[in-house]
Amino acid sequence: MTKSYTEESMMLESQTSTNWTDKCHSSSQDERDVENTSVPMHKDMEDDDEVGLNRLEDEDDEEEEEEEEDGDDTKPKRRGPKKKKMTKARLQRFKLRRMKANARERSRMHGLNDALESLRKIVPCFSKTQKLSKIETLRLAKNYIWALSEILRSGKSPDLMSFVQALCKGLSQPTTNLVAGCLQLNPRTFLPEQSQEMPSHMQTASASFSALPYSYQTPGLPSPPYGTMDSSHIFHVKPHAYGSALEPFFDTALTDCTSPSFDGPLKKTIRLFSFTLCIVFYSASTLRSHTQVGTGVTFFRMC
DNA sequence: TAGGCCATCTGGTCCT
DNA sequence: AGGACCAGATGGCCTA
Repeated sequence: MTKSYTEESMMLESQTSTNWTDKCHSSSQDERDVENTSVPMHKDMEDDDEVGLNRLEDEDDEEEEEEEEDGDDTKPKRRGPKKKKMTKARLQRFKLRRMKANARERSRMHGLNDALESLRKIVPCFSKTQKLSKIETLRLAKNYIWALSEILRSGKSPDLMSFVQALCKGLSQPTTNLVAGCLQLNPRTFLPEQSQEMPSHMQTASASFSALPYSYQTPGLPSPPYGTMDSSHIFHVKPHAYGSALEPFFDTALTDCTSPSFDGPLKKTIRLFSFTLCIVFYSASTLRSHTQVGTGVTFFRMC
């Protein structure tokens, strides 16, 4: 059970005059954190309303077990380990621990974002001006991997239109427009839901992709229609299709990626990044080496 | 102005 | 014990 910021800040603000939200969102870096005296209520403190920061200021640094001296018979005696008073020294240690944890978390998230940025550069439709959101980047990457895998599996070069259709499955309208823009296409010409009068030649061309098991569910997600896609098919590619050099890699990687945890929404995404980058790079280079992929190569050059 | 996206802080859990 | 990872909460920024 976690305490919300609001709860904590309210508790704190009743004890101190500092504003917790200021500290929280003042692009707080470590130096500033050191100076700031406002910290959220720690577990050790949260139940003892009478132990406020003001009171703590007056305590010495000596650590001592809290005595159950309140003499309030109405309160049941607390079980478990005795709480320790939040002495100045303990408060300092707690602050330091939190600061270090925050710094690590920031660093971790920056690493995650760096990896995401790398992915943005690899997937089709890289734009410095209009950055894909995280979720759209992952979706596009997933579609991209699937499309490339399908090319490798079938050995045929797909029509550019159907390739882009595959790329844009489940993406939001703005992202679809972006992809279309990157390819200098009109999104109306390839969006399935908008192409009911699709010319027959396009229907034929897209058959190689659209006939594949590419199922969607839309479990009550808000608009834009973020459909979830069964990711398992992406990795149901036999390792030998990629050459023997990568077999050991795929033996493990594919197994991992088809595990249930991989189907989680955005959880554990960082663990997928290295694999995602690897397979995209490899698929792209393999396609280039096959040379006869027609519009596919054109597509890569454009991107 | 509402909604989407994001960065950050936080406490819990698991692992080494 | 400390670090990594995770998910919830929060507020800022931006855009339609």
